[in-house]
Amino acid sequence: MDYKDLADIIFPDAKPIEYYEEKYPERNLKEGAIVTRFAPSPTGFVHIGGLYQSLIAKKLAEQTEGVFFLRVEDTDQKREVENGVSGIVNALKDFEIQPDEGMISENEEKGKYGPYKQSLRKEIYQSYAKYLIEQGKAYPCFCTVEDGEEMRAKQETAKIRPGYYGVWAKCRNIPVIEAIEKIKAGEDYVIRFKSPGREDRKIKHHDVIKGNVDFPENDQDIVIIKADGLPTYHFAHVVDDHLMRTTHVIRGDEWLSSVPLHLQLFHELGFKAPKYAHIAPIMKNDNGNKRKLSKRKDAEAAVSYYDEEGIPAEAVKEYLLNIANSNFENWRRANKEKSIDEFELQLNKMSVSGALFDMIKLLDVGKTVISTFSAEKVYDESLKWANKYDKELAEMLEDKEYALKIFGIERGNKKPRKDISKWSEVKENIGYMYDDKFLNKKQDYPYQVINDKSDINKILDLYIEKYYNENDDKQTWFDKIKELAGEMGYAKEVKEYKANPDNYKAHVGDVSTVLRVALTSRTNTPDMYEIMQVLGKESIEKRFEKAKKAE
RNA sequence: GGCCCCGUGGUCAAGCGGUUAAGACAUCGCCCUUUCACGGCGGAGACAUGGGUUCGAUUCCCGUCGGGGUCACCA
Repeated sequence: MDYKDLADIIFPDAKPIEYYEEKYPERNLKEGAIVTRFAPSPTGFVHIGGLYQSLIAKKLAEQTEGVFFLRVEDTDQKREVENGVSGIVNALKDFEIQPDEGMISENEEKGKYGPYKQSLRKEIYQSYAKYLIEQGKAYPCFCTVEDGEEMRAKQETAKIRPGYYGVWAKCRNIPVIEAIEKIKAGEDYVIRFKSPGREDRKIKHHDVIKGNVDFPENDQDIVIIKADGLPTYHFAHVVDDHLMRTTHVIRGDEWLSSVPLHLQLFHELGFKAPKYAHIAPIMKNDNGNKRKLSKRKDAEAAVSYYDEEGIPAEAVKEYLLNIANSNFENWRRANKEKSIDEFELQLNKMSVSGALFDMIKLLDVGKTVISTFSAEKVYDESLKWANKYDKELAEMLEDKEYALKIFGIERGNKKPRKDISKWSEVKENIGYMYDDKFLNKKQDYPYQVINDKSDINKILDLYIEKYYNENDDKQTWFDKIKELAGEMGYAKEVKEYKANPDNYKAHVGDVSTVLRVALTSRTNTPDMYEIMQVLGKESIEKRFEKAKKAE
């Protein structure tokens, strides 16, 4: 009885690993092409950090003409969630970070290196586990979960390093014959890796992001195949990324400390290890402490949040790129028109430690991104958002022609207007432009300098009766307001007023403010000439009438 | 607690032995302007700390302090 017999009893039907090695050959890509992936668990929640990782992975693959694939890590059946895969696929689609290979819907995939869902790869893992057992590099362990807890408790009270290693690895030296008997007797077991490592030896690892990191060797006999026959993350990672011919493993830095284990696994399996790039997480300030963005505590941790808020995917991506490579901002300013696809991301420029998430900065990016959109695109995007989250806005947008006029105000100038940072602001932003809403609701009229009601009413009347002409160009239009100001005893020029404040009641700017407030009930608006053009004379008259009647 | 990583303005961050220590967001002031936004100009604001090494340390080494990660039949 030897290891071979043991292996055969445990995995009688497993194919030899040569079968898989042939089935998934080296990829034929150009020199330097990066093959990388996003490998989430389908927990029903897509974290912004996951999106961040995929963005980086996707860009790298694209830049090097490599491959970016999506692999679903569903080996923990307890955490399985209905439609978890679709959630991930759709999120990537929303952000245009589509994989070249891998899952493309809940149950469909594309690419030659699949299946891309780990639960479907059970027999592959078993083949490799069998291979290790045959070589005496893995063994069945009959310790129960309770045994494990007990061991851990002892180690804790003795204040020694916890884990299944050295003298604590009770099943490591069970003779083959005995192990076979136990299995035949129907005892439950898991498969553990027989680690050749020694804790007192160091290994050197060069991480593409973190740089040189030294670790003690791994000496833990970790579980590679669980009692349910599925692999643990560590084993699945090594087998999959070998078979899928991954060149770069880009993942969260919570994995950094398992690098010694992974490297050892690659080595014992006879595989070439990929390069690792461990990304620092996106953090949040919590009462002076930094912590990862939390699924439970922070709404902004969920990718869905940005959709709900109406923050454009482009803005989120640009912000994320900003965190990834801080030179992105300079590039963006120098290349305002270019697509972010043209920006060359560099892994070695990524920060080693986690950045605090900055919503204000994100919104600023959003503002800039939206300012570059055409009125048409602003319309389409806000309508799309409104249909999903704001019925009232959707109704307002029904008159597309009118909405387009509003969104067109000061848009497309060399210095475009930047007043929308997310779609959820649109309603507030354009609401006053709708007569049915504006006229039928009580409005406040926060007139500023000019406060005398009779003067105000006179300005409004005079303006309509004597000065306003829809066909005036902007210069003429403003000249007329100056005329009006003059007629009413206000300075025609602000400078003139400032020079001789005693000669006038106020100045043309204050008169403009009266018109603006009467028109919109706001002191701050985009260009009033354009607003009047959009509103039209009839609406202007009605609004003035309403203002005159207001208290 | 063991192991690993990190510590430049409020935030994101350049710089990596000699710099007036970039830039962006935020903030303040001014200018532009009929308002706001945009834009322009300017201000305030930082090398955690103590020892070394060095002619010279933000940059190199050690300690301290602070922060983060990790120690599962979860990923």
